[in-house]
Amino acid sequence: MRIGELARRTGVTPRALRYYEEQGLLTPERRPSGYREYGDRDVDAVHGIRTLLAAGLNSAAIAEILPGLPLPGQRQAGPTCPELLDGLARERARITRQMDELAAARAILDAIMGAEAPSEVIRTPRA
Amino acid sequence: MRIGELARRTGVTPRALRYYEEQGLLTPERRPSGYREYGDRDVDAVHGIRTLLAAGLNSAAIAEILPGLPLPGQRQAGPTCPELLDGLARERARITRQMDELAAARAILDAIMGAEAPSEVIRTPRA
DNA sequence: CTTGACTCTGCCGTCGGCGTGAAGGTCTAG
DNA sequence: CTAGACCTTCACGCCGACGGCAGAGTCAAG
Repeated sequence: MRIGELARRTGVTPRALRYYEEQGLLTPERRPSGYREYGDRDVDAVHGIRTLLAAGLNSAAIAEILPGLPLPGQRQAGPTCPELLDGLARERARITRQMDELAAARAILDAIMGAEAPSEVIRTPRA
Repeated sequence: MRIGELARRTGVTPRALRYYEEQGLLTPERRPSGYREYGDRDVDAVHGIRTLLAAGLNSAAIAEILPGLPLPGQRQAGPTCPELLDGLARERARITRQMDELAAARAILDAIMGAEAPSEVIRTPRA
């Protein structure tokens, strides 16, 4: 498919898709005309990229770890890289820390809401 | 205390502290010389600000909700503002969503690590 | 008085993930 | 053939939370 369709199927703008390619996250084929040609697997890849970006990973980190993504079987040209595992572990730790920070921030908000709410039942009790 | 001491006691640079003031998050007194004079409560305030910033709230949002922070009693000049609760709820929802996204991203990393790790015991099992 | 540490107010720089044109090729329906 | 939708490559703009520097004032110690 071409970039427009991939954009529609992923909810990501063409500009962002070109940016991902520039960062080495996607490597679509090219038609003789120069048009990019994407495969169906790229839909999943883009979703993965978006999830990882939303988690605060930068494109360099994603580029490093994303080659292991497809996950159909474990048949991957990957050399089961040693330093790759390092990067994965680091990012995982970052995410866990970030979750803790979010929990702390939410606790602050809850404390304020609890003090601020006119002694009603607490809204959105726990989620 | 002056800005340098507050900086040391909070681990935040003087530049950042001035920025927080510029954004209305801190309102230190001024000596006749123009020097900022902070109170002990500002130490806690800065920690709160840092936590909220780390959770992705921008300074405008923090400025909106932070007046309810001190929490010594509930004696607060606050009018138990109605729209304040709205902002609080919105930010809380944002945080919860963000935690979900982080969990999803971590799951991706775990999947890759699980496939990539040479069938050893999984590192950092659950945290 | 002088030195050195500290502080003040500007104001420009940075970084990442794009948005937003501009200027020009491609492709397909009628 | 032509219009219109789609695509290409530059290349500048943006935003938020500061970093960093310049030029100048403040203040306690010796």
